[in-house]
Amino acid sequence: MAKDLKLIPLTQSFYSRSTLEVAGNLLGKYLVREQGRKRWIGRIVEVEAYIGEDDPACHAFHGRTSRTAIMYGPAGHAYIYFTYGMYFMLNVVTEKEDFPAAILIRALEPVSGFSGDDLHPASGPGKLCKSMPIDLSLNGTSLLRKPLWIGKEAHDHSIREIRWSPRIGISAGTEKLWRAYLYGNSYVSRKSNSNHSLSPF
DNA sequence: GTCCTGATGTGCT
DNA sequence: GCACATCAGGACA
Repeated sequence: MAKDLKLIPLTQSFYSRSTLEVAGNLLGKYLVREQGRKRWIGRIVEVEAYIGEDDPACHAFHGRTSRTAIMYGPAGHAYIYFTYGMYFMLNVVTEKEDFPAAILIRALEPVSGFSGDDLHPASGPGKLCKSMPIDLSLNGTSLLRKPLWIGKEAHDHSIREIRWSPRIGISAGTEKLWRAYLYGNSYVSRKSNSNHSLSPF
């Protein structure tokens, strides 16, 4: 599983494109967390897009606040927030500066560094941040370098088995197919429901 | 398998 | 005051 992974960090230009494009392209990439001598690596298998002040599920729906300011900043940075009294959520800022958008990293296929009995330690955005670990101390940091970054394999192969479905755990904006996941991958947070598609449109 | 609940803190609508 | 981009555990069937 953890063969000879030679990972190359994604560049800022990767993140500053349209959010749905970045979301699809993040599948199959690797999230790397480094803390002292420890290092966790997980393959991204599920993401969700939150796009702009017109998206009722996006935190920026009500405009810029101190919490959402990072989403208005430059692409390639981490937007992390705390919810339900106990979980952190990791997002990747996308698009141009001043346009608020981000991608929630929802699930990873463990590659290395994970310990414990849980066979699916990062199958969900809350579990992911608990296992790596990721908290508010990383909010606003760059994802282009350690201690938290995303890389691709030197010989990156395109991912074919992408499906799009409604986002999970929201009450408004459920008509949009802005959740992307690797079809058939057992580390996705839930089984696919009937409403999924080959395209987000 | 399904549905429902409790745990818990923060930002704001 | 209340909603919330969650999760694990329980009660069913």
